[in-house]
Amino acid sequence: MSLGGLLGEETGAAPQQVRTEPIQQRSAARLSGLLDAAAAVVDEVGFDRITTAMVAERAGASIGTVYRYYPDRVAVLHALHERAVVRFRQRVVDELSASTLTSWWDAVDCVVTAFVGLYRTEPGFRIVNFDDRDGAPVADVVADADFFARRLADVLVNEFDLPAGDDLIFRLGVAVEMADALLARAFHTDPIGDERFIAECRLVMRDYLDRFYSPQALNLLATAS
Amino acid sequence: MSLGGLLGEETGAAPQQVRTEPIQQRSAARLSGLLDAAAAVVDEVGFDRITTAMVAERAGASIGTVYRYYPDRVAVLHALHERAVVRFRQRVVDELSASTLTSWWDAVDCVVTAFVGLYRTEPGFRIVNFDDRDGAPVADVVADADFFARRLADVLVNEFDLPAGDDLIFRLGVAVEMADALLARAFHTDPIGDERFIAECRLVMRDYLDRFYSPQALNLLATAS
DNA sequence: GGTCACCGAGTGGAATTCAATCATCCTGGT
DNA sequence: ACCAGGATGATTGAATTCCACTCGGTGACC
Repeated sequence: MSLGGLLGEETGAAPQQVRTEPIQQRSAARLSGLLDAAAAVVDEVGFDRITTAMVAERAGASIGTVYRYYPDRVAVLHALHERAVVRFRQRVVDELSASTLTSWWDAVDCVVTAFVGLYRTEPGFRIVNFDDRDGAPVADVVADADFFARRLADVLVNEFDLPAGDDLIFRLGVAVEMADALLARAFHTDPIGDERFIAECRLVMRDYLDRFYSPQALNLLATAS
Repeated sequence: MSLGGLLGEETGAAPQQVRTEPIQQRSAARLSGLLDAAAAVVDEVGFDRITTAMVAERAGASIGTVYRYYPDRVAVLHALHERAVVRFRQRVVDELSASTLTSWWDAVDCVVTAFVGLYRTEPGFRIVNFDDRDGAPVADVVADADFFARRLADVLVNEFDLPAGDDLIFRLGVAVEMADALLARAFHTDPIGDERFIAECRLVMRDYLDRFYSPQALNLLATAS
């Protein structure tokens, strides 16, 4: 869910994130200022205790300004989530290009590293755990996670010759779900992140995927076919 | 978090779940009636869309009655969560005694089976995923999960001779976190539960714990010491 | 002068309180 | 045994408070 959506472009029907596209430059600053304020508030009170008034005050704006840009309270959270996802994507790219990758494992490791890094440095990053259990488009979350799994699958297929297919996507989806849970646990209390859970997350990722995609497993697949 | 707390007695400082302990028998019925109503509403609108008025109306009571028993809205959710956990514990016990257990794996499997069964039959069981990101007692959730891991560890140590210790408890905590995430995913959309995720959950549990507690791994441990 | 931004009192709905009322239990007198 | 009637438990719903969200009015930019 939270790791879900990573690497993905907006899902086709971007649900009108902002009401008004900023025309003047000052409003662009307002917009990011609002998100910065929201991020700070998220760190202080958590994202379900957040109120529009808090965000406005923290941003040095008035309630009306918040509503000028966002249709409602959750839209702010969605936007913050979106920004966090974008920054995460960027971080993953940075991490990948800064590392020498010798196997798919290194790529997966980079993803974990990026996620952990942002948890530590990006204000309000816990927003990635925000899941709108709304009535309307529940499928969005699933589609989101699925989309990320697909993108990651593409990378692993193209760069490391993993066998493409629905199985790979499904397993990456499972891996995302598990990593998400373990890292959320690692940072649930500890703002630095409990190293034990982080390390165990890396280990689980590797073991789980190794079952199917270790060199040995791949050899077996190759000889069997 | 959600599987967390299973098998555990209430954490020492039970945070005043109900305002008034029921004295007369009719109020006991009221209390469970309120929870039944809350469970139904949870299934209909989800546990963040729930309103006290909905619960009251569904239970055939008035708003005031809800507040007689619960200090606020989230207290109702906490109570429902608590009841779900209790029923889960019972189900695990039933499941364990109804099965012939030949190894620790069977016990773990029973836990998964019990969880899945309740997801399918217990109204509002998704409340187990309710995690109050409140300011106050964040430690409760952690302590909760830890407590469950301890209890499960006790069972596995006593019944199947797994090596006791903090490592076992930690790993069970990790397993709980992962199972929780995968089963929540399985039931996120599908009310019957996506079998693929359920099966993968069982597989992951076994593989992960096998790494440390398979007969082979235990033999290595024994010979090494 | 005409948009673009912004403001903040006002509106409405949901959460929560509380004083009044009803139901049940208890006790002592017959 | 029975019952009156006070004490305490239980219920009610109108009133209050809090918060998301609207909108007509005021300046800022171009």
